Amino acid sequence: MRQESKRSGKKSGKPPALMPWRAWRAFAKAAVPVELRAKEILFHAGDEGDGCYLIRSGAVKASVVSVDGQERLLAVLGEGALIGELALLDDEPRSATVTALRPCRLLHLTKSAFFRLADANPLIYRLALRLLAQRLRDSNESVVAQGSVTVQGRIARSFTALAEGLGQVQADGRILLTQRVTQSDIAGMAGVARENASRAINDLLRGGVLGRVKGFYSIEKPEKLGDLAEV
Amino acid sequence: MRQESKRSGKKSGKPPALMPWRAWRAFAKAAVPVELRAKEILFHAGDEGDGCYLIRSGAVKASVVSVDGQERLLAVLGEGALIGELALLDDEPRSATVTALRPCRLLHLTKSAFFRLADANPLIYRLALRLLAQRLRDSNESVVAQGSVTVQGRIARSFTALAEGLGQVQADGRILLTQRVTQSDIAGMAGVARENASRAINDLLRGGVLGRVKGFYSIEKPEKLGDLAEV
DNA sequence: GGCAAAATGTGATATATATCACAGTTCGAT
DNA sequence: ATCGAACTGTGATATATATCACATTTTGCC
Repeated sequence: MRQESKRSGKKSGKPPALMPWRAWRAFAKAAVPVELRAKEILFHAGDEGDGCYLIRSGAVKASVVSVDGQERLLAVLGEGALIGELALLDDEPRSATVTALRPCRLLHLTKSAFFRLADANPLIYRLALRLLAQRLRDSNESVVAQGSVTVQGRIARSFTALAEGLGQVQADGRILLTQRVTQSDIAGMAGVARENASRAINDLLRGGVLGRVKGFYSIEKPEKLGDLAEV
Repeated sequence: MRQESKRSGKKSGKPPALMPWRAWRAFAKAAVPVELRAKEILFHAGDEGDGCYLIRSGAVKASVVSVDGQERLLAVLGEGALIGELALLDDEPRSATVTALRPCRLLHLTKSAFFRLADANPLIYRLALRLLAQRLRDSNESVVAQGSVTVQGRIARSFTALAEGLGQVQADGRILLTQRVTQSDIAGMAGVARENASRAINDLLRGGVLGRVKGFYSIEKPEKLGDLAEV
């Protein structure tokens, strides 16, 4: 339940990054459209789930709540992202709750449809393996970051994750987040108290690393942000 | 670079859990044996890597060091575990350093051998996807745990991870770790200071959740330990 | 356009954990 | 079997972050 590719950013076309055109066409054909209103829940953690979803438009968040009631955001995902793909591959229940942040159009691919597709075209297996491998790498890095990086760094890391899910690269190289995100969301991603997220974000704004345009965050200095997030 | 299956524990046979006999035989045939002396390094993080390794005997640790020089242990793995499988699937460099904790016998499967195998028998693809999916679930859980659980809980979680890599279930239900592990290692897994790991471990020993036999840790109350590690 | 509800900023504490400083213990190599 | 090195236990402090308690601003909605 994470970003679907490093350094994507482009938001226009139909096929998600990493997916070649032919595979995409097969996918689109086998999948069925689903619509979501803002704040609607696609599925809950613990539900049994069949298949995965591809976001055609809109944005969602994936979250879990811990025993003490804290909401922890795993990711915020936009167009082109794939969600719920773990349930494709094993029979465990959904590991996170997915909620629409604004109206969404999705494509739903059932498990059986996926395997029909993949068996017919083993390239699909390779793509899927690659995708999972990438996510696993990101996830491992997150684990390390979590333990060895300060609040400021974890906030920075959250912004880079947001950028991968929602970012739109501007002509001048800045990255604009195409969805409103609250401090609580960011705090939930970084695993810090909302108040401290507020302080850290303001430091970044003051330092010119982040900016705001019309209530949306923008990343003014992506490399600087990356350095801060470095493990 | 993590445990290869929930609730395994059995250590005798040859095929790693989840891998059916036929697949295993093909694997063994295509792979080449490698030996490692204690403390020898199999590969470093950042190396370019070809293929994966299966542990036939011995134990290894997978670790990364963060920018500030802290060593972070991702896992300690024993017989039957698969390591380095991420490099099978993409062309990124090794994400962790793997070091032998004692003399090891491994099997090495190159990338090309893997794909030859898998293309001939798509079942292998499904197995690999399942394995990765499981690791991704574990990893996601780790991320959440890291942020929302106290030192004691993270230590407990480290012991359950150790048990999956090294545990041997006794007749009476206790789990014995088949490898000496230092407090520094455990602290490195939990991402806490060694001194505090010491205190937490002693609390667990005093509480009877853990025990020691001849310098090896044993898990006396696996369910209790699980509760403490719960997110 | 106005108003309740949500989100934000910021100081003053409280607390968990890291860090420092050692002394005691165990281990492994000669 | 001995001795040095690595590992361990435990207090005393330092520090980062959470928590509490608000005033202030923004947002979304009837």
